[in-house]
Amino acid sequence: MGISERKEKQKQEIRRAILDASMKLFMEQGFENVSMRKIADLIEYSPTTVYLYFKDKNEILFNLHEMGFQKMAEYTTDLWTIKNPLVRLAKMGEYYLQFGLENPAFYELMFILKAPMEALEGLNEKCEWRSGDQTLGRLKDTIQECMDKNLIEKGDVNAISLAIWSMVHGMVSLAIRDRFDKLVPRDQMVPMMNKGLTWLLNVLDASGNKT
Amino acid sequence: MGISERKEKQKQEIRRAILDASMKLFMEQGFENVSMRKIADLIEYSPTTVYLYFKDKNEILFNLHEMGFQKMAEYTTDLWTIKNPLVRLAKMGEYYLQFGLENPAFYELMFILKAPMEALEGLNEKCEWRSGDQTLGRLKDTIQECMDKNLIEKGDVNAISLAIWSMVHGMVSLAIRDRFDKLVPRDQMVPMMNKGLTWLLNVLDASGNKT
DNA sequence: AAATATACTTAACACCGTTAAGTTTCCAAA
DNA sequence: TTTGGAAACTTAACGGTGTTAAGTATATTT
Repeated sequence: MGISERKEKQKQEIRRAILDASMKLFMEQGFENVSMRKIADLIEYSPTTVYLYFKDKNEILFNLHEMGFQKMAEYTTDLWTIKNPLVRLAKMGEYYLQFGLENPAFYELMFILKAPMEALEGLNEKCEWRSGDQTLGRLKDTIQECMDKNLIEKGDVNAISLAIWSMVHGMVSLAIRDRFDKLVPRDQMVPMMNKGLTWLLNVLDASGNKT
Repeated sequence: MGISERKEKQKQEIRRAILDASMKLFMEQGFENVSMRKIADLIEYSPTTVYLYFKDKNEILFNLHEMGFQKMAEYTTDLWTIKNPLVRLAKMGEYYLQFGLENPAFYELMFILKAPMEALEGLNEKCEWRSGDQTLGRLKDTIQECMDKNLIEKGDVNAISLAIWSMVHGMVSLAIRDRFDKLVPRDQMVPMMNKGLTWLLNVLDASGNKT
């Protein structure tokens, strides 16, 4: 069955080409610039051909969204070398902010746009959001570790993780959706966000050595 | 000059009619359903007529966004009868979450969509976001009052306000953009958000009577 | 060689925001 | 009262969007 194997491989190649083209358009001018017709133009097929490889545009955006998580992982590789979970927690927040502000287009796909989540509905039967689950999981684990080592006060790990994630997400999303522009001077924005983050970690710190 | 006065009045009436129609479409199926053509259909004018009363669609969305802030104000009228600023702060958060979850379409206009902010660029020369400024201002004042009365630890009011706002905004926006659906059981979502909020206020509380 | 399955395209549907040019309506001055 | 011009409004179009039904080649199997 070498022939059907080769065919399968070719199919995957075109899938790849579609995603590459989408990514190129996406990186150049953000996701608003990703249209089925432009993708088709770039790979030199007709627009309808794209639909033979992907159900709809949402499915393509979902794949880009996944690549966003890969890119985020690049930011956090050295995180697991940090032994002190409270220090790690601080670094996690810092990296999250950094990734979001440096890759606003990816960030929107991952945490703001509805489209990728809509693709999820039809994609997996189980309908689980693996990327999100993993990311939140790592935060939970770190917070749990902080509690186990009495570095922060004990409490509902799920609720606290959600709250902390919400805070950094809130900062990034308000920033990239232009809600801070008119309220905070441009050059003070990032420092102020970091200040807010360290403030939270400070009130959290149960060790007593607050600065 | 009674005649030109009447003309001006009529002009305002059509402006009003356009906004009413937009609002109707918006309330029925969210902002995705608000299109220049549908607005025109509803007021029984041609699509281009709308452009004689509003520069573009962003300007209409900006006006709806302002109405959103009015609606939010309805949620918070009894806030200023609360004397204890820490209690008021808690209620503020609670109301914010409630408003956001009960009026997702408005919330998106106010704090997520870029369009209204783009209208702002061309609208005011000073380019200030009054609604946002006021809202954040009230939060700042309450936090300042908490600090003045030694209810919470002193710190940078601006950074702390931004952080707290970011947290509740993060919660609402993650929720209405379907990022919690796959991570938290639907019926536990709101309780968990409130739990996160009270947790924050608890670690903040400097009075020692933590529950 | 004929039938069938695969890959791909053409043409269209139903939308969208926006603009240029043309038409009608109305008011004021001659 | 007629006429000129401004104001109000419309038609038609441009260039885009996601998506689907139907048609055409190409390649594979019978």
